[in-house]
Amino acid sequence: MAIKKPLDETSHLYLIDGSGYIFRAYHALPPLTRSDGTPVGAVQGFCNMLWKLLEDLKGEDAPSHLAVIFDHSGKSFRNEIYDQYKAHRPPAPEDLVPQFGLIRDATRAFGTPCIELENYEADDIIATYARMAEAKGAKVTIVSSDKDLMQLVSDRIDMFDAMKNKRIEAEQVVEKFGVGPDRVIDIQSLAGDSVDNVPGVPGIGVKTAALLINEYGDLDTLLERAGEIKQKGRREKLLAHAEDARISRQLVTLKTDTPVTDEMDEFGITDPDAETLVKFLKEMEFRTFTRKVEEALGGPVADETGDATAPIDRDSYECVTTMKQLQAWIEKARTAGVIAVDTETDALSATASGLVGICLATAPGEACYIPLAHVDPEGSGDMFDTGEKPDQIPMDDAIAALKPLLEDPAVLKVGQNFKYDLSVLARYGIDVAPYDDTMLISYVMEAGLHGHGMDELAEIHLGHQCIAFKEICGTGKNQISFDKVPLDKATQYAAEDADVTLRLWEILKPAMVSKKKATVYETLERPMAKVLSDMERVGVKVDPDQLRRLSSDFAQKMAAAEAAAHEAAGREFNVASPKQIGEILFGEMGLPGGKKTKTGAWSTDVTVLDQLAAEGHDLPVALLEYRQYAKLKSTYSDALFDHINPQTKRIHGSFSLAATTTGRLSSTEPNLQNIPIRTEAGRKIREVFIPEPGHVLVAADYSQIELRLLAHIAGVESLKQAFRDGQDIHAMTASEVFGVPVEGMDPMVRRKAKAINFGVIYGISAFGLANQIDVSREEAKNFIDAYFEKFPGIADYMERMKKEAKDTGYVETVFGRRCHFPGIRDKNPNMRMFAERQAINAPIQGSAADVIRRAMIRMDDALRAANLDARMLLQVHDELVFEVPEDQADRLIDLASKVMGEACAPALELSVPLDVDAKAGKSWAEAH
DNA sequence: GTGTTCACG
DNA sequence: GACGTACGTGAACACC
Repeated sequence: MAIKKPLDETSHLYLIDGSGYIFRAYHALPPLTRSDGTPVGAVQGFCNMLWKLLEDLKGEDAPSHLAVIFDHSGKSFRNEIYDQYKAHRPPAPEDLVPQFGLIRDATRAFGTPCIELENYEADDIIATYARMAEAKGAKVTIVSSDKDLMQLVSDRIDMFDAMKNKRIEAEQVVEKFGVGPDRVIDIQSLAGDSVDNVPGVPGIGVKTAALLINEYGDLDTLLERAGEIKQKGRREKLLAHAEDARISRQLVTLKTDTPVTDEMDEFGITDPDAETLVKFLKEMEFRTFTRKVEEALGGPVADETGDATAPIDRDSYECVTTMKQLQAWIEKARTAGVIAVDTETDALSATASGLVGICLATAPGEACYIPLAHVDPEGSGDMFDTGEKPDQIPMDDAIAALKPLLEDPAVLKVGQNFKYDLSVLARYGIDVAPYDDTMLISYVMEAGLHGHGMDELAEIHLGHQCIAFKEICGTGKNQISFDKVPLDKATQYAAEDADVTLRLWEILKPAMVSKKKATVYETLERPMAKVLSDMERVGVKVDPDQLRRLSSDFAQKMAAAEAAAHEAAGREFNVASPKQIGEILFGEMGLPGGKKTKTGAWSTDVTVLDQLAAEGHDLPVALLEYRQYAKLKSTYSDALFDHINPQTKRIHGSFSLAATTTGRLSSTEPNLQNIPIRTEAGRKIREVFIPEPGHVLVAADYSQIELRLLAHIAGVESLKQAFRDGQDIHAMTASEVFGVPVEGMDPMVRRKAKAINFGVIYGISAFGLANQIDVSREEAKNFIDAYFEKFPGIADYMERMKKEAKDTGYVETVFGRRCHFPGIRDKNPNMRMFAERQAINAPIQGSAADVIRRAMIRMDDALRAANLDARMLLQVHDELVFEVPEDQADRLIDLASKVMGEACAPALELSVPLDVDAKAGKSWAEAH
């Protein structure tokens, strides 16, 4: 044990308010759990703060002595003075409780004294030591932002807010209380504190208290001369509550003579013992932080290969260019039983790119790259190119050798976003199985907390920065495809991906098992990679001639609308520029528009232009017309044409499995989930989606799936019954809420009820509903109240989700999918309310997403068993689109409806039926 | 790169 | 008492 330095006038003592810090860290930081489920978010926040403090303060303000002070659990002497003290405090959140002990362990692991005292609060102990050190002539810094400690500030004592990184001295105290530190107690005695339940004098806040104290000097004088106060209210309040003020003073005055036993000399600072600290941090699974500490303290840095957290060495990877080498790796892979696989291609598209190379990793740090289609890096690819290629194994030989391994049921293949590799390898005749996907494992544990791309996961879990793709291939128009990358560089980049993937799997897979998310992963995520890979490779047929005709038709209509707009405006301008439109409408024409966007620009969206059009103006009509056709042309007719694959003549979009917070899929390049349908002109786009000759398209969609799930989850008996009876649910809602009969109902009334039903799913607010159906906010409020009354269970459901999200940071779907909302603890109330609405919506939207995933996963087998030659083409959240020979359409409709309707069984028995509407047609429009 | 708008569920 | 507010996506375009 190092000899500690006695505390004297040259010393600088740091006293850390451990308890205060715990609560702030807990509320400010996203929830984080160790792989065994123990919550450790606040522990990490605490360790970071302590470490940063020790690192940052190595300069002139460096602590010579340091201790962390905690509240002792249970009551303190203040409860004897006033039994209501801190009586309103809710108990500590469930996931914070186990962290109290861990944070004390952390303090000790840092080699720092950890102090608490029965019957006293941390503040009293801090006050005692601070005054003791001050008396010895030392400097003191109290690390806390608690205003109750500000009474201690003096020439030699200051405070430091570690989260805001801000010093608090006398000047900041005056800012806060309007008086110097010596009078802070008087202010608090008068103003009280609702959080600690210190009564004070009712009606007097900090501002008034400061005014009074500055006038009368101190609390005793003020209370003696209270009768002289001119304002009647204040005078009477003070006279009536003088005793409360005196009790409050006893409560807020910190004790400076607590019977502390630890000597300050023992607080002398020493470097933490690397071994102890690293051991603790590893137990907490703070990987990035552990490495940082290891490097700084020069402790035992793990370097054995085989350890997922060992440093990554890009130069250790092997470039495989002979069959002999390849055979050796295949042998090694079979022995390992689990390997990471990554494919490199000459383009981004999984459905249109050529295979360039394959990487394998058999253990952390043991990876190879097998180049297959690299070309001469210097070659320009033009007619002068010599066509000289680097030595590599012929594609066919490599594929033939790898196929048995990649299809071997005894060897688990691990990938990152493996749907991509499945697609590429499938086009070379390899049906990879079994497999795991680190992206999807991460997604089931952490959806909503961060992205799940490899670079991000490597940074989070391994503290490692992967080589960026653009470092290898460049960016913009100078970008080269991967087959032109020299083999040495390609090996470093590509094999690193496989290495990282395998390491991530070693960390994430056990973590997922202890978090009990393996079932969600195995039943809702992993199988989807293959389902979607198959679907994307099939693609969907469009009529290219019809698309061309539509584009030119839209172009004509745009030109006409543009001319009309210029005519109406009286001059030429860019009709596509919202900025210029705003200037003309609300500047030059001086129309009353009102709405501004959040950046302060005039809003010119469809609601604004519709309003102006309804008032009889011509320009907004022309603009709306222009916008409609511009949208259809650029986003749909032109873009879809460009996405036709020249080989297959079909469009192969990509569906993302881990992009949303709720478990829905998303669709890109092109987005096939937002093809128009609501307007007549838009439907023309849907007519372009067609089947092969002799086939039809079948569209099958769930009817009201989200409302049905809401009825089930919230347990709303009347709603459930209505669904069982096959009623028109919006009409039924209207009848209940507005008290009108279903027979002969005004369509407007039904429309309003429909809006309420949707609103409920979205986390309704009176303002939002009022906006949607154009009624006053009061009226909207009445509708909502009536709704809650008629359907008991809904309001309760909403409260439950808000609470669950607040307590745990997440909510779950009926199948156990977890959706996280870090914003639920944001200090900004708007962010919080936003997160609350998300938490209300997510279990409904997410459960619906789970249901259709289950149906999709079963569909392939069901089609085969029924001998149907149908292929699944698209998913649009509550709808599946198939292509099937004409004469099998009816059978497909029956089968798809059955699989979709029974998708919950046997895992879950839903208390409402899931109805499916399915129809066949010669285009997607017709199949609706 | 950000903001606005608009297509879908 | 004021504040800002329906949920989830992706793509195109203007503008910096």
